[in-house]
Amino acid sequence: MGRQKIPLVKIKKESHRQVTFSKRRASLFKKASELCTLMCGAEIAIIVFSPAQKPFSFKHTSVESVLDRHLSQNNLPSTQTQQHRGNVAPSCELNLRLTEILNESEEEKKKGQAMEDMRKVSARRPMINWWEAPVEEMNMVQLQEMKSALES
Amino acid sequence: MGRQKIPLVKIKKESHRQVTFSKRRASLFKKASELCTLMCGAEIAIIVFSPAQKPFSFKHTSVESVLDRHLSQNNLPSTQTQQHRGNVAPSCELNLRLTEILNESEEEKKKGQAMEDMRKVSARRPMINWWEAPVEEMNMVQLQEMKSALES
DNA sequence: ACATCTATATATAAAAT
DNA sequence: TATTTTATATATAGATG
Repeated sequence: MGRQKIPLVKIKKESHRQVTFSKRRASLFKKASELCTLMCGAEIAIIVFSPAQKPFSFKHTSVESVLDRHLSQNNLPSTQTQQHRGNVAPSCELNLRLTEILNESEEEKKKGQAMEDMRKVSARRPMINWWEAPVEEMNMVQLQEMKSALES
Repeated sequence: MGRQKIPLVKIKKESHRQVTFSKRRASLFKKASELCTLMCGAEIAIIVFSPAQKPFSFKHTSVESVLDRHLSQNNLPSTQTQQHRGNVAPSCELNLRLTEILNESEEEKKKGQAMEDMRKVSARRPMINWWEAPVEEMNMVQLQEMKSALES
């Protein structure tokens, strides 16, 4: 692409990688935007976590995420791109919903590994605790208590 | 683009629109896949609802998501990236699912705030007993794993 | 860290299959 | 409806400011 074709492997040079990420993320969102407009009726949601764990999201023509807005309001390092600066966030609820849905997706995809993760963790700390009990043997009340405790 | 430039408005011709949608959706997913590979560490999730309400999703992980299983009849797993297509989208079930997710709005708001806080703190120490660590010191991945494990 | 420029690589609209 | 072809439109890697 461009001046030279690059192999589809990880870009090792840090600065180079950052530049490429920013450019391509913008293009990806643009493509999504075009697809929404062209198709009119297509719904697209995208969430991207950069290598540095910075969140970016797309919902139709918006390129702002609620997380990005949080970041810009809290004097965090000014390493954010232009699309984050000075955003007033008119569609707070919309972005929240986007984040929810995609977070849910992320969570769901890991459910298959969840049990294994639990066992790994408990193996490091062999004590008699509820998280060591097989989930299959827990009732709904216990599961809900577990969830509440963790989220607290 | 291509033989002729087309205006960024809704394509009225049904057949034409369908073709364009399929082509561009494939391209969008390809771009996302490249970004994942090139950046190595970037996490991307995309959800697309076609004009006919058919769901398509992209994720860079190899694990199939429960959400996709809800939405689709057929799944085509691959090693690195995944593209799912739902043959039949039971809108009733879909709406129930979305409602279920949206009901967690308050919860997600808190999580969004928590993630912002977490971003401030890098994972300075190995997480052995994650359930004892302050939420403020957990990063995004750790938080998601926590919640996933719980919900699973 | 960005924005711009430019040569090349891709994407893609329309047509053909 | 999907795939392939092909001429043109975009995307973008690398250089530069």
